[in-house]
Amino acid sequence: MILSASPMETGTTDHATEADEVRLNVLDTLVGYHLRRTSSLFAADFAEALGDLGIRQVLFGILSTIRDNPGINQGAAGKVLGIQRPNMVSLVNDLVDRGLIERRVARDDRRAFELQLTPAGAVQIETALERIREHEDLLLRDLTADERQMLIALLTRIERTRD
Amino acid sequence: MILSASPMETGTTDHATEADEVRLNVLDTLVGYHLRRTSSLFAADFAEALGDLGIRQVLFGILSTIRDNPGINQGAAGKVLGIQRPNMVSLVNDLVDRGLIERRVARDDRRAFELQLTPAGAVQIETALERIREHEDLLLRDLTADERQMLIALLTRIERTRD
DNA sequence: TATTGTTATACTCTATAACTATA
DNA sequence: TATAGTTATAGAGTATAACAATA
Repeated sequence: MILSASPMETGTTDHATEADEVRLNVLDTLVGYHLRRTSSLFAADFAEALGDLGIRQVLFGILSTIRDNPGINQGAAGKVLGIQRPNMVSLVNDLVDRGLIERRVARDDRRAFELQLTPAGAVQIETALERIREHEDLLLRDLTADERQMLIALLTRIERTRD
Repeated sequence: MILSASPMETGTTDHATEADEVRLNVLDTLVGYHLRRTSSLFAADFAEALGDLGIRQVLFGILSTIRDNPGINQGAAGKVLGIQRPNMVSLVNDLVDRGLIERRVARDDRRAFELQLTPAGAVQIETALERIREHEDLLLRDLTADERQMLIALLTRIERTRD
């Protein structure tokens, strides 16, 4: 039994009690819904693939931002990653406590911290990156390389759309 | 100042202290990162656009699933939406308490609840849908209709990729 | 005055284990 | 035994207000 797609027929007494029969008519037309589902799919698989390293998505974002921008301030790193300053504190503490990054008072501004990868952090990020490549290759195996690039390009344009 | 993209040059003493200068070299190549950013962008704007209605993304998902599948069980609705059963309870309670849905014991299985929209819920979902269309049109205004459809198609294929 | 980092706090989302009532 | 819904709980993620030190 496939249920009607039309809201005009909601007076029916049909029931949808099995997942196979269920339609998601409206939701399927919404980009936001699909972003929600796919991003949570990626988050769950990321956690499974890298959980033993203790590297969560947020933490990898911070690590790789520091790697690509050595000496970056805590606040600046948070800003590009969309992490608010109060929430950066415990995340950076976590990475420092685990010996993956170093936090030094900036010479030119003694309020600020300059963040650097430690050698251990540099190793850790490489290990993580290998795992992440595998995890993305697995989840995206039904897309061609072109489609994958297209997807990144579309998402990037959405991110860059500014008020 | 634009920082080097090469990890081989991380020995530099350059600092990236302003957001404009910061590169996200590795992250920008990861689909998971872009999904994370765009989905959180959509979630934040959704909350702003529909906050006064008290309709959050999850709640809209439940409401529209009930609308498109009247009489669906609580568990079945959660299953298609990726919401675990324990977490459905308070969400459904919320919608019942606000008079947007009705919960009736199923005739054929007295453990189960059949969920139905109330007339107020049917009105509410229409209002919400108008707002959501506007909100999506705004966030996706830099994409053509074809690109939007392409994006939904790509995301849907990722969702349907099964182990 | 403004900014960097901090603390405290709260709310949502998600996940697991254990219970009850029905099947 | 298995399933539908429930309760309790805990861990992330995210948001705001208020503070100290420094600019």
